[in-house]
Amino acid sequence: MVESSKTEVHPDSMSGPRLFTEAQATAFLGLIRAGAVLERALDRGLVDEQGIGLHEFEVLLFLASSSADHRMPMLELRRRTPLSQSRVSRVVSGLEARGLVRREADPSDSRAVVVVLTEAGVAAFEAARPRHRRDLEEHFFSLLSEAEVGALAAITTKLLAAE
Amino acid sequence: MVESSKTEVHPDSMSGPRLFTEAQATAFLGLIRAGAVLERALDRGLVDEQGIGLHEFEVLLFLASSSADHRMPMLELRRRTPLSQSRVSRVVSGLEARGLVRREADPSDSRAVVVVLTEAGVAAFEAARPRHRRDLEEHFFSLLSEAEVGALAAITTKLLAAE
DNA sequence: TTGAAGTACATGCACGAGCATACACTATGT
DNA sequence: ACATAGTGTATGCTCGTGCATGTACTTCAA
Repeated sequence: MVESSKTEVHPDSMSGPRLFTEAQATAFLGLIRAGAVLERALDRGLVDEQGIGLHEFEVLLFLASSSADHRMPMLELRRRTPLSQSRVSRVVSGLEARGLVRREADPSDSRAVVVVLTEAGVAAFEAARPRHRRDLEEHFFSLLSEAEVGALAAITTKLLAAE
Repeated sequence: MVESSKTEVHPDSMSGPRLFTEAQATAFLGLIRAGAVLERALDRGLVDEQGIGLHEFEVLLFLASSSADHRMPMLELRRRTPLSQSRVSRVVSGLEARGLVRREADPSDSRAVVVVLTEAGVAAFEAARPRHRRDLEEHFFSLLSEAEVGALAAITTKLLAAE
């Protein structure tokens, strides 16, 4: 979208009270679109570099960076991730099918599953990381000043805290 | 995500050069997640209020606000929207099936289609608009100051301009 | 102990979305 | 004029996702 009218959005259809200003519309539309564009760029980069999707990469990242033994309960993966329960389950299944991860039983609770990063998983993660970093730099950090990055962090934190 | 480590993200897995700072990670993760959360909130609101998805609503919005005769070529809908060509086609098909819109042939180019808002379409749009406005207020504008909205508009404009 | 409620995870189902393609038409070069 | 390339739309296919549900297990109350 990103309208180009003077001060108001879709002025022709105004029949009730004022709608949003152009800056307001640019802000919320921009948030949605810029987020989607960035996510897509990162995902595509990983997929055609390593055949690993962004969600899968994030799971590998959490496992690799959590504890020294590279393991984490499913439940915690779900909490630290924006993924739904069914999605975590399926992402883990996909990673497991490729041998990058394995499921283990939690001895203290037979319902729970802990996900463990395998050697191959570590390798895949390390192999994918430079590309992820590069894409992030290209599609995000190189486009913004430090102050802008800080402002964005503050703004999105506020928005997400309200959920 | 939104890590809670001191200054760096996933410090345990550091084997190469430094990764991003926490503020940096918060910014790009926040952008992706806040955008997705907002989009989802707006979509859900419209769906369970009027049975109209956000994409459909946006198409109605463009048609209602473009020209006085409430019509627009498909091609232009595609350009003004973040939707892919096939998605525009299918969204229009969906709206058409519900009588909110109809397709007309472009006399100057028989390949092209112009989409026209029907009476029912205007009504549906007007009926959905208050809810959209309310959700936007609740999930976005009420959470941010004017300065923040402006900053976000500037930042996302920069990011999207680079695509 | 036993039954009811709650929790962790997996999965069937339906749907939305992208990609590739098909089709119809238009523009262009010879 | 004709063949070739290009453009505007529609649609088949496949896949990712959410929702609802199923299953196994745990917790809690009586």
